[in-house]
Amino acid sequence: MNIGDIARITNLPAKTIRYYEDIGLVNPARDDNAYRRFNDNDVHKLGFIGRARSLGFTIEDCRALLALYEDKDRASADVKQIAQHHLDLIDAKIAELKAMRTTLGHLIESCAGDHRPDCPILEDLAVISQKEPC
Amino acid sequence: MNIGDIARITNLPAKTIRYYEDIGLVNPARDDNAYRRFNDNDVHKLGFIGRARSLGFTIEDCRALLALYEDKDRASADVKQIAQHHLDLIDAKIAELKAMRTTLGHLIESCAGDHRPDCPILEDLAVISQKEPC
DNA sequence: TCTTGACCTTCCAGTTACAGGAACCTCTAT
DNA sequence: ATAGAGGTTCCTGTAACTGGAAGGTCAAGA
Repeated sequence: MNIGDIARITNLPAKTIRYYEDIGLVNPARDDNAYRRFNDNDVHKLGFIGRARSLGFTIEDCRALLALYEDKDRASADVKQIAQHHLDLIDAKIAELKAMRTTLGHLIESCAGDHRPDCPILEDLAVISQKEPC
Repeated sequence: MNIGDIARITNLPAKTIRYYEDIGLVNPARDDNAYRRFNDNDVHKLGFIGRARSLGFTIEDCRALLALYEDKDRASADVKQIAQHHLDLIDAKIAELKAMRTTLGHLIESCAGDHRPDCPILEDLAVISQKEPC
C-alpha cells in the first residue's frame, strides 16, 4: 500500500505520516521507485499513534507507549504511569483555562459592546495594581 | 529604567521584553550605551500585554487590543468581539480536554498498574475499529 | 505514442511565543 | 585593576506538523 492509501485508512495526512517516519516512529519499506510501501504492521502502528495523539499524548509519549506495546514483558504500571502523568497535565490545563474563562466571561458580560469607547475589558487590562497572574 | 527594572516591575522576563520589541509591540528609547530606556508608558504597555497574555490572548490579539486601547475613538464592540472570539476558543479547548480527560480517566481506572503486561490502555489504543476521534 | 492527471518523492520555510547560550560590551564597587 | 552584575546582538531550538516548490512515476484515454 502507498502512502495515500494509509492516509485514508488511518485518517492521518500523508505529510504527517512522512513526518512520523522522519522522527523514527515508523519505518516503512520502499519500492524500487522509492515509494513507501506500508504493510499491516505499519497500518497498525500508525493507527495506534493516531489514537494516542487524539488523546493528547505527546509524540514522545507515543514513542514510549509504542515501545511498551511491543514489549510483551512490559509492566502495565509503566503504561499507567505515562497515562496518569498525562492526565495530570490535562487536569492542570483545564483548571488554567477555566480560570481564564471565568475572568474573561465576567469582563465580557460587563462590556456594552456598542459604538462608545468605554470598555471594562480594556480598563481591566490596563489596571496598574498588581494582581496575581490568572 | 533599564530592562531589568522593567522585568521586575512587569514580572516579564527580559528575554520576553526584547522579543516584544522585536515584533513591534513596544518601542523603548535607547541610551548612548545602546541600553534600552523604558518610560512610564512602556511600563504601562508591557503590563497591559502581560495581563492580556495571562488571559490567554495571542500576541496578535494583544497587538489589536493595544491599538484599541490607544484609540480613544474606538467602539467597545470591537474589543468585545476580540474577547468573545477568544472566549469561544477557550470553551472549545476546555471541551476538547474534558473529552480526553473522560476517556483517559476510564482507561486509567481500568488498568491494574502492576507488574503484569495486560493493559486496557494499550488495548484501547491498539483497537482496529474506527472510532470517532476523541 | 503521447499526454493528462493523480500520485509520489525530497527539501526548505513557516508556524507560536518565546528560552538558552555564546560572545561581547558597560557600569559600579572594591 | 578587577570582579560581578547587568546590558547588547545573534543564532539555535522548541512541538508537531503544514504549505509549497521542483520534479519523478504510473495508469488510462485519444
